[in-house]
Amino acid sequence: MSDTVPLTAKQREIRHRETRILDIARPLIHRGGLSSVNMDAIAREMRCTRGTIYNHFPNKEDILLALAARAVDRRIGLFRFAIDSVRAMPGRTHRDACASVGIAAEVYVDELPDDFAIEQAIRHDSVWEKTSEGRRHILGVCESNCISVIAELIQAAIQCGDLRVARGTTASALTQQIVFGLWSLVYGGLLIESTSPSLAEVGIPHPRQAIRQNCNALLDNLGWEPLYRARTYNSMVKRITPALIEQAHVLTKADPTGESS
Amino acid sequence: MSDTVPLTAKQREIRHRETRILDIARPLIHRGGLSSVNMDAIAREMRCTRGTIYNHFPNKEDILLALAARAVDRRIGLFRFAIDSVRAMPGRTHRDACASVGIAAEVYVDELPDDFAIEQAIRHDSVWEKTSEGRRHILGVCESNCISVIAELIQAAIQCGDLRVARGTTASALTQQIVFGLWSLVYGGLLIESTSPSLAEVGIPHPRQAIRQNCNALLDNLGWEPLYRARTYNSMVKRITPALIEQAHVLTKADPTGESS
DNA sequence: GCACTTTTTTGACAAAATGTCAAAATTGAC
DNA sequence: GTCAATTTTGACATTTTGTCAAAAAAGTGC
Repeated sequence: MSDTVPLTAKQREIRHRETRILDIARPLIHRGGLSSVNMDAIAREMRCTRGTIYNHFPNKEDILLALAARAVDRRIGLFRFAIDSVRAMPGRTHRDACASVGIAAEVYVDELPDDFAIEQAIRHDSVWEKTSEGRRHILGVCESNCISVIAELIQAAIQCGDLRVARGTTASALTQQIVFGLWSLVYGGLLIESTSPSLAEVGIPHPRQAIRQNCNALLDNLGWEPLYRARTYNSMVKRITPALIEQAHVLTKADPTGESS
Repeated sequence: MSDTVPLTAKQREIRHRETRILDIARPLIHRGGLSSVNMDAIAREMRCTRGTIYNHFPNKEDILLALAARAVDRRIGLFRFAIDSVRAMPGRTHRDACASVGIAAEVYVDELPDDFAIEQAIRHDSVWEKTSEGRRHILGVCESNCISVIAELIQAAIQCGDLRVARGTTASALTQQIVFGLWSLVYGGLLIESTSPSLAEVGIPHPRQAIRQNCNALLDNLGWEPLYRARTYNSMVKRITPALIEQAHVLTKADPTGESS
C-alpha cells in the first residue's frame, strides 16, 4: 500500500529524516554520554532547528525509545547470528546454541555499550512516563521478537529430545521457565556487573565466568542433556566469540531501516 | 571524638537537618514519582530556600544517593529479619533461610516500592555521574554489607555440611558463585518483572513463581542439601510472608539515623 | 546589653534545557 | 506566475539547577 504515487524529493527527504535523526542521536551517546543527547545538539548536527525535529518526534523521550528499538533489533541480530553460527558447526547441540546466545549477550554489552546503555535508560520512570503509546508498542514488539528467538530454540531442544519435560509440567511451561531463568541470570548478572562499581572488592572477581557457570547449573538441573562439560563448552566459546564481535560491528554499520523503499 | 562540647540548639538543628531533608524527600517519590523530587519541592516542605539545602548536599543527585543508602539499609534489615525468623522456626535449614531472603526481596519490591525505585534510579549514568565520591563510598559500604549477610548464610551452610564443596573448588569460590547467582536471578527477575510492561503477553504469567523455582533449581544443582521439596518450601513461605510485610513497615517508620546523639 | 566577628540564610541571577506557536519561507499544483 | 498548503523557523514561555554577594542570625568578649 505504499508506492502508488512517485514521491517528490521533499517528501523523500522528510520520510528519510526520522532515520537521520536517529543516526545522528546515537553517536551523541557515545561521545558525551546519555545526557548529551539533547534536542539542541541533534538540531545542530541536523542543520535545522528544534522545531523541525518536533515534527517527527513529540518529545526527546520518544527519540530514546526509537533508539532502544533499534538497539533491541541489533541485539536480536546478534543472538540470531550466534545461533546460526553454532548450527553451522558440526556436532554442536541445541545447548551449545543456547550458550552462544549468552556469549552474544556479553559481546553486546562489550561491543555495543551505547545500545546497552540506552536499553537501560528508557526503563527509567522519568523517561518512560513521557513516551507515546505508539512507540512503546513498537518496542514491545521488538522485545517480544527477542523472546521468541530464545523460546524457539528451547522448543527445538524439547522436540529433538535433548530437553525432557518432567511429569506434571508442560513443554510450554518449561520453555517459559527456562527463557525467564536465563534472561534473569544473564541480564541481571550483566547489569550488576556494569552498575555495581566494585564487584571485585565485594568478592566476585570474574562475573562473566560466574554467569556462564550459573546458566549451565540452571540448565543441568532443569534436565537439559548433555550436561555441562567444560571442554566442549569452552571450545565453542572460543570459536564463536571473534565472529560475534565482528558481527556486532556489521550490525552497527548496516542501519536497520524500517520499510523497503 | 564526638561529644566534647555541648551542642547549641542551632548546631543540633543543622546536624539534624540532613535527616530532615531525606525524611521530606522520600514521601515526594511516593506522591509524584521520582521526577517530583526537585530542590524546590524539598525547600518548600522544609520551609527554607534551595540555598540552605545546598549547604548540606552539593547537588540533587547526592540526595538521591543518600536515599538509596537508606533504602539498602532497610533492605538489609528485611533480609536479616527473614533469616532470623527462619532460625527461630524449629526444623528449618539454612536453605530455608536462604529462600526466605528471596521472599524478603519480593516483599521489598511490593511493600517498599519507592526504595526499590530509588535503588534503580541512582544506577542511571545521568545520576551517577554527578554524585560525589564520598556518598558513593557510603553506598558501596551499604551494598557490601548486604552481600556479607548472604555470604555468611552460605558459609554457615557449608560449615554445617548442608552445602558440600565439590572437588577442584573452594568454599569461598562456591560462596561467591551462589551469592552472585541468586543475586542475578532474583534482582534480574524482579527488575524484568517491573520494567517489562507485558510479561504475561510474552508468555510468563507468574514471574515470582518462576524466580523461586529457578533459585531452587540453581541451588539443587550446586549441591545444596536437602534438595527442593515443594511442601516444606511452600509452608515456609506462607509462614514468613505476613511477618515480613509487617517488618517492612516497621523499618520504614523507624528512621535509620546515623550516629547516636 | 552592646559592639564585633563568624556562620547561616536568603533571593536575585545566570545557565541550560524542553516544548509551543504565529509568522515566514518553501513547496507543489494549476 | 499565482495561490494554497505544507514546512521551517526562531522568539518566547517555562522549568529546573546551581551560584553568590548581601542580608540576617547567631555566637563571643566585655
